Amino acid sequence: MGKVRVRFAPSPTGALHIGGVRTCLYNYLFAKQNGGELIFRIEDTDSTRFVPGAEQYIIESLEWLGIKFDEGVSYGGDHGPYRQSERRDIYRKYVDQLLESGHAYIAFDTAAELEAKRNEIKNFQYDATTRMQMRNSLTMSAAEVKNLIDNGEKYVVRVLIEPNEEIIVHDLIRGDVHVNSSILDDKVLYKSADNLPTYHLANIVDDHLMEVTYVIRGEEWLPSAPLHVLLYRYFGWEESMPQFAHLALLLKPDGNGKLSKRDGDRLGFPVFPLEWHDPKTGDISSGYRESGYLPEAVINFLALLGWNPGNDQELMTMDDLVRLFSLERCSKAGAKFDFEKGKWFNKEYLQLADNHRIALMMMKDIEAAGIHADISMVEDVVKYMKSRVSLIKELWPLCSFFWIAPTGFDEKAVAKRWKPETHSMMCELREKAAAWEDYSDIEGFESYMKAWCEEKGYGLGNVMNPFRLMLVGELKGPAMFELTSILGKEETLRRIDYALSKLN
RNA sequence: GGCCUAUUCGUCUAUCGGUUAGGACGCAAGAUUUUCAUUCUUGAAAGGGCAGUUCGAUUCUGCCAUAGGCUACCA
Repeated sequence: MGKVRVRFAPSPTGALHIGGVRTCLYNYLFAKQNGGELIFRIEDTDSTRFVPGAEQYIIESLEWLGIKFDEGVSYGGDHGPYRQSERRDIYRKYVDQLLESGHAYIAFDTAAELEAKRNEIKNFQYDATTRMQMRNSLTMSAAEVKNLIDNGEKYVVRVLIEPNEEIIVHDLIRGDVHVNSSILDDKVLYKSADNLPTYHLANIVDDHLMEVTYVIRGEEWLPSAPLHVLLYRYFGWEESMPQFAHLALLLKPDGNGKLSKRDGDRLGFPVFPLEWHDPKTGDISSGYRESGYLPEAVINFLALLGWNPGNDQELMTMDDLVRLFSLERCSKAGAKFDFEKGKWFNKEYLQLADNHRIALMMMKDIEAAGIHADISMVEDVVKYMKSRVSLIKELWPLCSFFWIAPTGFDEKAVAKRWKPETHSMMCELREKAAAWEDYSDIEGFESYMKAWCEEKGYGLGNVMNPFRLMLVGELKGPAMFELTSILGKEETLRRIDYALSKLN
């Protein structure tokens, strides 16, 4: 057995769906684990569905997530070109091979004629039972066919499925799937209208030419896998046919059906890795990156949606996943997309992440609010506040008070914590605070203040809560002296003075 | 309608014939805490239904139900 070669082959019809990301991830993990290669191929044989920017979007998304290709579009390699629209000449040759060997034929039926047939015969299928009633090279003379083609008549090439053959698809996840060829139809392999093959033909030819050894793709392809097996057979490539693995689909969190772009908008979570601006509709769909997710969290979360290492381990790096992944442990049933769990993963990774990195990301939100912040201070804020959030974008609304001094005070908190004797206590506290120099000494300042409370017989709750209220405006924020260490002496005293002038 | 695939707590899942059916998310309660969060403890929560194989089925087989996919000159 040669080198393991797998491929991820999306169509550039829009943003890369999170389910597609997972398929790509599994391909990547499988390739890396086996010292193999991952190919990036663009399947753009349907020119009518092409969306500009989609290809670049897919590349950028996967780069953000840390999935690297060994060859393909924008990566290069010896098996190119990797865009199917650039492989026209290659396919034509194989279409002719099938035509010559009698495994395919030319059909002239128009869309209208086909439609009429479908109305006429219930469950009409273009196959052994019907093809002799149609306008094709099986029912017409060679001269007639040639004449039609010469006159520029549009035609398609259909595969000629031999009925009553037992086809077995060996699936690495599901075991053997048996299908009788009679239920298959004579699929269109090639259309003269644009001189392009359809998915089925292009897929088989490319996988063969690119020496793909494993096809790991979504379950939606399982029904056409028998056709693909047949095509390998008709081409005489059965010996080198890749092994198949069909992944269970990602389902909607609620209700029925597979996860779609709409669900994200409807339920309020991203289904795309990056924010996507649809060039046709102008719609903007949110992305994981812009929503404040860490790529490693998305990867970990996605990896576990339909696969598990066989034990209770849940937090895994890409390296762990490469080591642990196995197709045999992929689940056969579709997984509902659990957004809450995704958030939990992100929270976990946020705690593990380098504070400087998070600070850099948070800085964007701070600047968007028109604040000029010092990165080292942002880093400190992140250090003390990140345990309270799941998403990076939640940080700024929670922490804005570090940069924006309170101008009002939460009424409920005041009612509860600001008692008649509080004002004089806080005046005393102000003096103590003014007398202390090193605000960066968190423990020192804290024990100094606690000693004062004890000496005076003041309850900690009666001092700390009003203190916090003066500095923050409400009862939130990090530990009291972490807060003062970030604010610094000058700002702390300034806020106290302002509060004392407003509250009494 | 036809074909294919699947079916364990609300969700993601473990179990490869014998377990008090385990873990995680979420939820609830409690402890800790100067706020919030963290952390810790505890709790509620599952084998779709009916047959069969077997000493014994969540696990194997069949049927039914349900769910998902496919059924295009889309991928």
